[in-house]
Amino acid sequence: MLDPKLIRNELDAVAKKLARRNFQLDVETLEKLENQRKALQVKTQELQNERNSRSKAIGQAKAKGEDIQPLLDEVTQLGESLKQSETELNQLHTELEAILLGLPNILDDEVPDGLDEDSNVEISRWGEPPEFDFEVKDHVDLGAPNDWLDFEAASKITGSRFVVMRDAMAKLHRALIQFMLDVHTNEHGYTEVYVPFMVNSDSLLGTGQLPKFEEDLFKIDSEHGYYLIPTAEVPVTNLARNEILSAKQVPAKFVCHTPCFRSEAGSYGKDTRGLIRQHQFEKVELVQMVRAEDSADAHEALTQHAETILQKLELPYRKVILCAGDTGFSSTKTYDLEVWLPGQGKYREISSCSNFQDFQARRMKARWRNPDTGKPELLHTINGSGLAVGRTLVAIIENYQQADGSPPLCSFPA
RNA sequence: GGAGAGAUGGCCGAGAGGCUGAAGGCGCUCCCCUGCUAAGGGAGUAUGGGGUUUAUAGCUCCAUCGAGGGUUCGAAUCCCUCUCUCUCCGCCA
Repeated sequence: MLDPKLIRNELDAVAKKLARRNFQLDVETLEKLENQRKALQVKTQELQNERNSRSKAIGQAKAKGEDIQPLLDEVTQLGESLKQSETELNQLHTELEAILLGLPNILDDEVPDGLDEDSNVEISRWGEPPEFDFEVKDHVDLGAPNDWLDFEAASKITGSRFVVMRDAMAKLHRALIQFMLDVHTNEHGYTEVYVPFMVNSDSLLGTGQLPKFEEDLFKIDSEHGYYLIPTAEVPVTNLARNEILSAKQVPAKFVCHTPCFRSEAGSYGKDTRGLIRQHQFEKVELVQMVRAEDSADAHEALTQHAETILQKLELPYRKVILCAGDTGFSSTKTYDLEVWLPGQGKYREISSCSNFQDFQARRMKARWRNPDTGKPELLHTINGSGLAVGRTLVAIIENYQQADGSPPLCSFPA
């Protein structure tokens, strides 16, 4: 959520910045509602003030044994107009809140212009795509022998966009998770957490998946109305929801392995083959909660931590900065790490590292207490995949494939 | 699944329609005293929002005692719904 004060005081500037995302802010409506809110809130609070002081007077008169009936008669009108005023104010607040929750974050100035991924800008490359002197296979073909990767079984059990892994493939998959967790906890100073894989709607509101992107989520059809998590970002970041962290708890750095569940609504026909786009996949997620002044550096560092995994696995990748149109709703600035996939002959996203600044923190009231002022301040949140495990698996078996068509399942140093 | 008990500030814990944003204690901060330490004395110590202000400070108002409704001139306190926690029984990994 954007700072309501910023919206009040610099509405046109905000509108101009949001326009970079191709988002059209309804300045007129917002201005009108805001003016109404202000007038109504002042009026309501005046009425509340009057009610409070009169009620107090009644209490004091009663305590002295005086006749309170005349005082009671005076306030009969008050209740009605106060109630009406409060109801109207509540409606206005709800309306304004709905608009505010639907506004995307303001982009960092460094984010390049552009409508879609074609305008993303490459920042760096690491490693060289391998040369093969035989015909390259993709991971689906490489995983077919011994039913290592069995998409048919999964579609029988559940449906499309699921997989069954067997034997060495399942082990390699598990080993990758372990490897990533170990690197981030041992070398990068993250604390491992284990969290629920289902969350309530407040949590999704906090990180920004709700209210706008409900169709991307799996909702559990039960009395609780829980959702399956689309990323560990949701439960982990929400650890700080409605909290005021002490100065020594900041920066908070968490690494968390979870399955992720995405409906992939709207991506029909996209990446239908293989592991690239599944309804269920494993991810090791990095989350940091830091002081405002530290978030830019922390974002760079976190991205580096994700890159370390690719480098240790010796997988060629490139780093891009997402353009305005491709940057996610809650993010001010996002780096994508794209790994080379020989099966596709191109770089594909394997990690997305974003700085949300105070956007999520404001939604979820995640704060820390600054000892210099003694006052709570909003945290800045940063997260990124470190890495998407399924896609890492794809990258390994494709980049390290052998001439005889076998994946390198025996050579991984797990 | 059945039966009970509970939810109050950083923590413990009073409060049972009015003078309670909330006693008391602990903790924490600052000051005083004591040559260190221990002990003692004093003051302060929730969060969010509005108005005023160029903005801060300040001043002032409003809201918040698990959440949401209701009763009342007035609700932490009474009523309803929900959530969560704990205890016992059953079941289960």
